[in-house]
Amino acid sequence: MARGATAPLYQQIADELRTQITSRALRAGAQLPTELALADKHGVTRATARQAIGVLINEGLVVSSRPRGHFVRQVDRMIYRPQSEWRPQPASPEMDRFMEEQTSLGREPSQVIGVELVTPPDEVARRLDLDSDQTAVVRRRVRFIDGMPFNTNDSYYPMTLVEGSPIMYPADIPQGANQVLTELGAEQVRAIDEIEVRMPTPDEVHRLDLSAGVPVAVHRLTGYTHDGRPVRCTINVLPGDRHVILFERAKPAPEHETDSTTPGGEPHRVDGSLADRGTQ
Amino acid sequence: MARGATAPLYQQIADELRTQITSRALRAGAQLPTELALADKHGVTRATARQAIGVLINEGLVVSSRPRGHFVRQVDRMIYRPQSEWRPQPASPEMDRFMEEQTSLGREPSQVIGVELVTPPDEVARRLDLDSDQTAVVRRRVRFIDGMPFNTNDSYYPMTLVEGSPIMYPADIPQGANQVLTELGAEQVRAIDEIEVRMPTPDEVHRLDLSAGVPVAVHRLTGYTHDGRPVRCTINVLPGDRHVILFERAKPAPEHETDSTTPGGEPHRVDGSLADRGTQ
DNA sequence: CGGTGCTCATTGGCTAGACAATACAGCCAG
DNA sequence: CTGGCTGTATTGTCTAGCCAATGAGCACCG
Repeated sequence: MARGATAPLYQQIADELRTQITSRALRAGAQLPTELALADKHGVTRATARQAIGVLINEGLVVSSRPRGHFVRQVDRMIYRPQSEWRPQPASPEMDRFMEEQTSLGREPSQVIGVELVTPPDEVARRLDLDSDQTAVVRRRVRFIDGMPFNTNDSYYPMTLVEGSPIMYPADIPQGANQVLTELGAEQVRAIDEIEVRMPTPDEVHRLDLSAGVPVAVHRLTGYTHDGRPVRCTINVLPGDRHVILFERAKPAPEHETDSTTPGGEPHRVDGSLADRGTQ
Repeated sequence: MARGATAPLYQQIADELRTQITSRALRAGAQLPTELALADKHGVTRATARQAIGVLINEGLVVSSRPRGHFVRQVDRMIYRPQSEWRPQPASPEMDRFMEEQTSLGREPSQVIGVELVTPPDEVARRLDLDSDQTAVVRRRVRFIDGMPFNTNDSYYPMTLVEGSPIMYPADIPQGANQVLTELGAEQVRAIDEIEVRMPTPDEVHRLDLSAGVPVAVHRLTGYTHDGRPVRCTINVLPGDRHVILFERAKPAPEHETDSTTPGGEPHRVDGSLADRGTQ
């Protein structure tokens, strides 16, 4: 495997730089050698040095700031906890160690970009059990932290359900959308979370101000009433360099006590009709 | 925004191809025009056409197979369900629609690569509450499906806990590791799942046979006993193009009934000591 | 003291061309 | 019909060099 001698030059250069980065010889935020300096040092042209740096950029290790230079990316992730819709405070005491945050939280202008009436995209219609001609209300927002876009959050509700309720108006809902659903007689008591990982679309790159080498997690939440009726479908797009997704679980009350082997269990191939963005 | 006229040539070419892919004019598996054909068509050099294709490769839309050509990537994801360690069958009936799989499951050679005694990496030691000199047992495996590497799975256990148990031997554990822990008087009844998204390391690229433009999800599972003692820490690396992570949740029994606003809740900045791979 | 414009180092974009590596098809000999 | 060889199309790697765009510092001027 380690063919060393025959590895392409740009790989060798990239490897050397990567080692310096992972070993912290080059710290987060530090500047890399300029393309010309790299090229000189290794006796190659600037194009080859550029190719080496390109590798690191696509690995998400390096950002380039023209024309200042290339720099080691610094990431700090914030905790994203889907369960907080029901449990503002974690239930497990163990959770504490993950929450020792520098509580910079607070400021969260949670800018609701708008409310629209739409015929929902397929992936949403299927999850909400809507026919292709039924409309849905979508509340789109982009959340910011310190003025930086942080994630996007599109919540779809069946139009027939939320008609006339505060959900239809682009104002903040102080008591929360869940409370509104409860008052409408459609309390959300169960939810299914799907998390998918991929590179962002150009649109997402633009809306979230992503740089190269940053993947996103797509978190799809479908909420159900007690009798299994879907009442909302939320699609969150979370930049990978800004989030850690956190769940806490407890072993369910013993019914039949069937212990399985390992987490992850048997993989099931996803039904094509639900495997969205099949080729992207 | 639509600067049109001044967008770089390689971007224009990439945009055109991307449109063809997302609109399914170019289906999954279809071959793209050759670099030379693209260059001729747009009146640019091969280098520029190459750059355009490079964009799509890093977006995960295209794979290249030398010297046959470039092709539209096809993805099909399998369901990965951390909760299956306790619930082989989903509890929510709603889950059914996500599980209509072509049940290709079965074959899962679950190849245990080995069992080692190690001083665990920092990220694991912290989660297992081990001092830096204490050792842990790690069971490393790479799971395959249809001969293709599918994900990696490294489970760490405190050495003092599992000494002498079947966990220390590189054979399959028919009853499951959880059962062994229970017999050792350390039943895992709670767990915390962390999911982080990033580009793979070169090592992961190699072990999982990843191609460019495929991010990974890192799933860290920490299991606790009834009295809050950590008994295992599992690190799963899941290629983004092969997995959908699925959770099901129910609203907890009402204690104080505090409804929050939106899923995701307030972001908390992650404590530096737990924000692993800070600069990578 | 403050603003205004210049210079410059550095990255971005692109051309032109050379040679290497390799899967695949097609041909030829047995 | 089979096995091996060869040619070819296509992508991978690299050189050499050009001009454009731009943030930052600096000099100059009001």
